[in-house]
Amino acid sequence: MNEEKLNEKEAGKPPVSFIEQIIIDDLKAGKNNGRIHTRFPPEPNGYLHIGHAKAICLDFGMALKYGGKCNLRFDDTNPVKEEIEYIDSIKEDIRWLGFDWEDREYYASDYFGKLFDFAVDLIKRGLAYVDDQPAGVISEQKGSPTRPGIESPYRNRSVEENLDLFIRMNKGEFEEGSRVLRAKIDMTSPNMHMRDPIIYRIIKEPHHRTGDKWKVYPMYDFAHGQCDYFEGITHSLCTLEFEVHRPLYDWFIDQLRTDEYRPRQIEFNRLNLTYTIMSKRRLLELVREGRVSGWDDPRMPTLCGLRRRGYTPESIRKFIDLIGYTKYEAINDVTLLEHAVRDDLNLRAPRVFAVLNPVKVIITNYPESQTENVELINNPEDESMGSRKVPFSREIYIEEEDFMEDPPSKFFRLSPGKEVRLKGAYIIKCNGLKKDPSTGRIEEIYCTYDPATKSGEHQADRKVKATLHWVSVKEAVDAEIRLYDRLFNHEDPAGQKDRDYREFLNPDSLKLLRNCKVEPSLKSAKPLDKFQFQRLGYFCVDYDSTEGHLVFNKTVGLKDTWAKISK
RNA sequence: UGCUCCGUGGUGUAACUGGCAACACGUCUGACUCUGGAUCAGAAAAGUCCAGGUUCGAGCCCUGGCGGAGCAACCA
Repeated sequence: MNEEKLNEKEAGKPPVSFIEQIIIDDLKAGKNNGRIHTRFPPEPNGYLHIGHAKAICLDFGMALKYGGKCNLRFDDTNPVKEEIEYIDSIKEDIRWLGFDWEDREYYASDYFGKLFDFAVDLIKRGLAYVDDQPAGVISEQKGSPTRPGIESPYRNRSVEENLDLFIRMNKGEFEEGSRVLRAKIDMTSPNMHMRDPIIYRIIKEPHHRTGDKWKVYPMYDFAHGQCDYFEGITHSLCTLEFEVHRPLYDWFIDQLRTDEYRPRQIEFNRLNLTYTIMSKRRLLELVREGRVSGWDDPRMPTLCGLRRRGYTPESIRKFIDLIGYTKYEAINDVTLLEHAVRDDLNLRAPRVFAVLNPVKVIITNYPESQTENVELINNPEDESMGSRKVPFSREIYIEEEDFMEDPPSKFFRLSPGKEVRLKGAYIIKCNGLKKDPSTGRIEEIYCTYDPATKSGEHQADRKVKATLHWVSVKEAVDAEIRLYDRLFNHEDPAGQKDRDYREFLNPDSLKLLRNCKVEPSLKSAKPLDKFQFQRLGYFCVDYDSTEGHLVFNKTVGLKDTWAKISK
């Protein structure tokens, strides 16, 4: 072990991914004049999800860390699938995540002219031809992974004829699907993508940016690498499924480049999460079929959904940092994502009292008309967050779950004859209850309090087994609270043969609680404000919330040891 | 039955040009606690897909297997 390694270990330097290692090596070798330039290339046909966040963190993160730049480039080569409405949401989500492309907002459609010229150039060099065959025939001639393809009868047309045809394709003289432009490479290549790939097709639908200027549009493979080249991208990072496209990417770059510079495509593993689907197509189905309330439903793995759920950008970045970038197609445990939010919110979320399923407690020896304001620490993890006053009185709500008439031995909350501490207030003892005779449901719990045990005072340090949160009845504010659970009840809902992922939709993924009581300080809480409801979990104010009608979303529960014991 | 990529605790990652398999999450103890949270201390858990080979020494190099994924859209 050499000294450098020792030093690194002692400094606790986090390991770098194989991609970061390549960047470091390239920098060291002075490649591309020491430039680092990446790009994030979303297709504007859906909302960004946490899988995209993994790519964004890499693309922008590497540029940031190594003094480079990262472009935002919308991959808008297919006017029939793409819509302008997605562009704004994509930009908003990237900014929210904490990244900035400055003035470098580009569109593949910005390069349609250059791409067209390049196609013309390939035709002139005998490296591209117009094929008049229908899709089915072209596909048939392409062969299969185990069977080589055969050449198209149009493969050896003259340059003049190809040129004439291609230009007329773009003028709209031919029907969609009647002709395509193909690169002339190798129909017998073991790599399917090299078997004379289609590079231009006729589409007569207007494009959201270029209108009806073009009647032919480049395919992904003919646009992506060249756009990288035009923008001076050095490291073009994408997911593993593009691995087999790389020879084609390089082939086009070889036809295009004029000096040493060339962008390099590197592939990494995409993000898979347990109990989650990540395909844009399926997420769109959930939205269209009304199985969720929209792209930003808090159960969705979209960035806007996670945001509404109460996730912070920091927690998402932390999570992505944790899972790393490799070439192994991994399935990440959602609990790691949940851990990342808890970890982040623990430090920043103010603690408050909220009772989800209220049951009334009457403190029989507490003066009827009295209310006192007890002081509570806002966040034990961060003294600078200060404290607040919360009203306490004779009648309070506690959590239904915090009382058991017949408790097992491990249960140390309130039960007849037992004492608990009301956090920030007094120790109380239960000595009676009232039940609804017809349902058996507990309506009221009667307790006495010990005035000498007020928090912070001399004799207050008597030990009791449990501390409960509570809300004073008189001052309680009503709230609606939406409890979320995973959207699917199968670890891999999309990966089951012969089973549709919708079969695994969790019927209990949303539970609405309309009779919740929260402390009065929450009255003016604004959408996206985050709190820890003491002993329950982290909650975030929903967009639907108003001052007269508070609505909270459960982000994630606290670790719950009792839940394990009671199983 | 072609090409490409990948196989390290339960999960995700680490181990520089071979040198005591490490970290995080999770799990289990215990301490502390006015959150059954947080924190702290500790434990269990892989011998690196298999079989050979090279080597003083292999997760890493070589050979051969096995297993998984991707690739046959006028999608990206």
